[in-house]
Amino acid sequence: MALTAEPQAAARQASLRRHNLGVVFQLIAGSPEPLSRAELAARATLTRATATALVDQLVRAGIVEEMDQRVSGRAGRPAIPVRAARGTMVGLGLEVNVDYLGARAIDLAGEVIAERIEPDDFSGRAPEDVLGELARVCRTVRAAATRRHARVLGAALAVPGPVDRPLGPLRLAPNLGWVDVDVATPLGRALRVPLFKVDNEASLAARAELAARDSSTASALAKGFIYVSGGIGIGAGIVEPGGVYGGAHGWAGEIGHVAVYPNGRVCRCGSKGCLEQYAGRRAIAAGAGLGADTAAAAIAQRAGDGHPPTLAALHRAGVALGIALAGAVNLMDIPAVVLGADLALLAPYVSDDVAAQLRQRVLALHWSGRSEAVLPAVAPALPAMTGAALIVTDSVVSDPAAYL
Amino acid sequence: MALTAEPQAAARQASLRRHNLGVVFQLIAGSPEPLSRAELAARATLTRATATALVDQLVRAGIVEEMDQRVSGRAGRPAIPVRAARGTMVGLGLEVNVDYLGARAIDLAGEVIAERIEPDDFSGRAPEDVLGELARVCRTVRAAATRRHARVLGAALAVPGPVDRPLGPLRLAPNLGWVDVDVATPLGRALRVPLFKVDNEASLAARAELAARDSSTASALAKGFIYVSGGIGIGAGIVEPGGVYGGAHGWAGEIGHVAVYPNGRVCRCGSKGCLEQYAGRRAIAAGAGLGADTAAAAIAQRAGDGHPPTLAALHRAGVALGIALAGAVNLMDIPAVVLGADLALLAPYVSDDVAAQLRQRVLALHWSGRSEAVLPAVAPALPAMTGAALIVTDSVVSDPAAYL
DNA sequence: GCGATTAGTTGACTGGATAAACATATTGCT
DNA sequence: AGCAATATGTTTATCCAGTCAACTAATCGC
Repeated sequence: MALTAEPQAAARQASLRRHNLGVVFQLIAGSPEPLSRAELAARATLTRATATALVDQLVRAGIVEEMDQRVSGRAGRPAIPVRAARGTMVGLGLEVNVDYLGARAIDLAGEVIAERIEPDDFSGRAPEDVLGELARVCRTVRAAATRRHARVLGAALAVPGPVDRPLGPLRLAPNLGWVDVDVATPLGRALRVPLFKVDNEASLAARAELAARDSSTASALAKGFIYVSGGIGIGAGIVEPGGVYGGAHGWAGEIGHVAVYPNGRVCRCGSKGCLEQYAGRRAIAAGAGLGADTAAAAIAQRAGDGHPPTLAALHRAGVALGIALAGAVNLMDIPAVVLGADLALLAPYVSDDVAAQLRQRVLALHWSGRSEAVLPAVAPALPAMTGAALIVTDSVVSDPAAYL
Repeated sequence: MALTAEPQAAARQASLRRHNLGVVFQLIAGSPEPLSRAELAARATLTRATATALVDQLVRAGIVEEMDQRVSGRAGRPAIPVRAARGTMVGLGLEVNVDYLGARAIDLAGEVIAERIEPDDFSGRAPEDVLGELARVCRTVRAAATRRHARVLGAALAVPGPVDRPLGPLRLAPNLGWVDVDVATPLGRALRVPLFKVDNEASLAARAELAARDSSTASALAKGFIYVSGGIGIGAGIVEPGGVYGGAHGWAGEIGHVAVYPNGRVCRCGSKGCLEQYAGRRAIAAGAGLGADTAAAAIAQRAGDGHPPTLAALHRAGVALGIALAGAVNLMDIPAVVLGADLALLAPYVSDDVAAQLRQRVLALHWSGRSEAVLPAVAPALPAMTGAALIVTDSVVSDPAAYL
C-alpha cells in the first residue's frame, strides 16, 4: 500500500519545542512589522506563557531581538515588539554566471550587509580559475560581514544550469561551456562554512522574487507562479505555496529546452525547436538584425523606437514563450507567470503574445473567460544571489533550534 | 521575507500523540508482512513502551489487529505480529467515465471488499442522470460492504477532466460533454458519507499504480514518475515521493492539451496541435484507417499483425507522446514514465519512439548517456477506482487519530 | 487617582515520551 | 529436565513542554 512518503520520523517532546520555535520564528520573520509575545501567542494559537518561553529562547540565542516599546495609543500595558535580529547572522549568496560572479551577505531580516560583484566574461574559462576567483570575492564579503559582527551561517551558490540538489555536481552549463563540474568541493573547502548548498540560478531567482513580492506587491502570486529567467539561455523556477519545485534531482525548470516547434531550429543542446532558439536573447537579437551581443536594454530601446524587425522578433519570442508556458500550465496548473531577467525588460513587447497563447492553449483557462496573470519581475538586481542567500537564512527561519 | 508556507500550526502535546499514531500506522500499513511492537519501536526510533501504547490504542480502535504468534526460530519471547485490520473499514472509490461507471470498496489492507461496474455510453448524457445512476450503484456496493461488517470511511470520485480539489466543481469533461458540473453536492447528499473528495481520473490511477508497484515490482519508481492515462483523451498523474502533484487548483496533468505541433491539427478544445490529436485512441485509429470506435486491443492486434498504416499511426503517436513528455521531464525532472490505460496495451509499439524523443530532447539526459525508463502500467483494471478508494483509506493511514 | 485594559510572568497541573527494571516466553546447551 | 541466554512486552518513576489560572506590570481614560 504505502502511498505517502513513509520515512517520517517519530516525534518526541524535544521535537515539539523545535517545531514550535520554528513556527514562532517564521511568524516573526514573516511579519512586515514587529510583533509582541501576546500577538505571537494569538497567531500561533499558543498560550502567552509558551509564547514567552519560546521568544525568550530565541532572544537568548541572538536570533530575535527586542525593540524599544512603542506607544500603542490603546489602554493596557504596552507590548515589547520583537523582530528578527539585524546583522547578527548572515547567509552568503554566491553566483557564477556567464558575464559576472559575485557574493552577497544578507541577514535574517533580508537586509544586504555586504556584497561584491565582479563583471567579466567567463564563458569557456576553466572552472578551477573561476571558482578560485569566486572564493576570493567571497572571502572579502565575509570579512566585511564579520567586521560588522555578523556570524556567517552558510553559503549557497547559484549556477546557470541543471545541478544536483543540494551539493552538485553541476551537470551542464552550456553558456559557460562546463560539463559535470564539482562546484561544491573546491568552494566548500575554500570557505569552510557550516552549510553549503548549490542550486539553479532560476530557482533561486524565483525565491528572491517571492520574497520581494511578499513584502511589497500584494500576493497575486500567493498560490504559486513560474518565474522565467530569460537571458541567452532560459530557465524557470516553479514556486508553489510549499516552496520551489525541484523535481527528483533538482533539475526542474529547464523550460529553455522545451520543444516549441519540434522540427524547428537546431539548438546547441543537440535537439530541435527549443524555446531558447526563439526567445533567448541572442535569438531575438539575431531576428531583429542586431549583433549577437546586443544587451536586452538595447533591444528594448530599439523596440520602443518602433523598429519593425525588432518588434517582429519579439512577437515571435512572445508566441514561442506562450506555447512553452501553456504546456507548463497545462501540466502543472500554475496560476501566474513572472517574466524575469532580460525578459523583465522586454515584457512590454512580449507579455501580450504570451497571454494570448495561454488563453488559447490552456485547457482550464479556455472554458472560462479567465486569463492568466503575466507580470514582469520586481525583485532588485541579481535576484539569484539574493535567493541563494535566502535559502541559507531560511534554514534558520524554518528550524531555529538547529542554531542555538 | 517569509519564503516557506507559513500558516503552520503550533503543536501541542496532543499533536505529538497524533503524529506518532500516524507514523506507527504508516509503518504497519506500509509493511508487506506484519510487524511486532518491538520492531515498530525500532523502525520509528521510539521506545518499546511508547510503541506498545500507540499500538494498543490502534488495536482498541479496530484499525489494527493482532495476529496469532508466529514461530520465529530465534530465542526470546515470540513477537505478537500486528497488521492493518482487514475488512473493518473501507474506502469507496467511485468513477464516472465515458463508457462505464462504478464503485469499489477497499479496506485498509488494500483488499477489494466489494465492487460493481456498469458499462454504458454516457457521452452527452445529463449529469443528474448519470450521477443518480452512480449513487444507486454506490449504495449496492455500500450495502455489500456493511453486510460484511465494514464501516465506510468515505468516498472519492474519479472524473475524466480538470476538477477543483477536493470538492469540485468538475470544470470540463470534453468526452462526457460536461462543463462546470457540481458533482460533489448531489453525490454527497445521496451518500451521506463522513468524507467526500473528487479528483482527476489520471491522478488517481497514478496513485493506484504507485500502490501496485510498492508491493510487487521493486521501486524503479521510488523517486517519482509520470503516469500517462491514454484513452480518447490523454491525462497524466505526476507522482513524487511526497504524493501526487496537483498544482494550485488540482488541475495538473493535462498533458493531452500540451501543444506538440503548435500549428498542427485543430483540437476539440479550440487549440491547435494538442497531443490528443496524435496519440489519442481515436486519432490513432483514424491514422490507421480504422473506425473511430476501434478499441485499443483491436489496434494492438492490428499492429501485431504488422499492418503498415497502424504501425505508422502508432509511430506518429509515440513521437508526439515523446515530444510532450520530454517537455514535461525538462520542466519537472521526472525520472520515469509509465504508460497506462489504452497506452499500456500499445506500449510495445510506442515506447521506443517515446524513449528516443526523450533521449534527444531532455537536456539532463542528453549530456549523459543515460536514458529515461519508459514502462507499461502494472496496476489491475480500472485503476482510477482503486486510486479513489485509496485516497480515502489513506486519510486514515496518515492520520488515524481522526478515526478513534 | 482609580478602574479598565492589555502584556508579560509565575506556579500547579497534565499528557506523552523516556529510561530502567521487571515479567514473560521462547531457544539451546548441558 | 534445568538453566542460561535472548528477545518481547509491561510497569514505574521521571522529565519535558504545553495549558490554565492567578498574579504582577504598565499604560489609557475619566
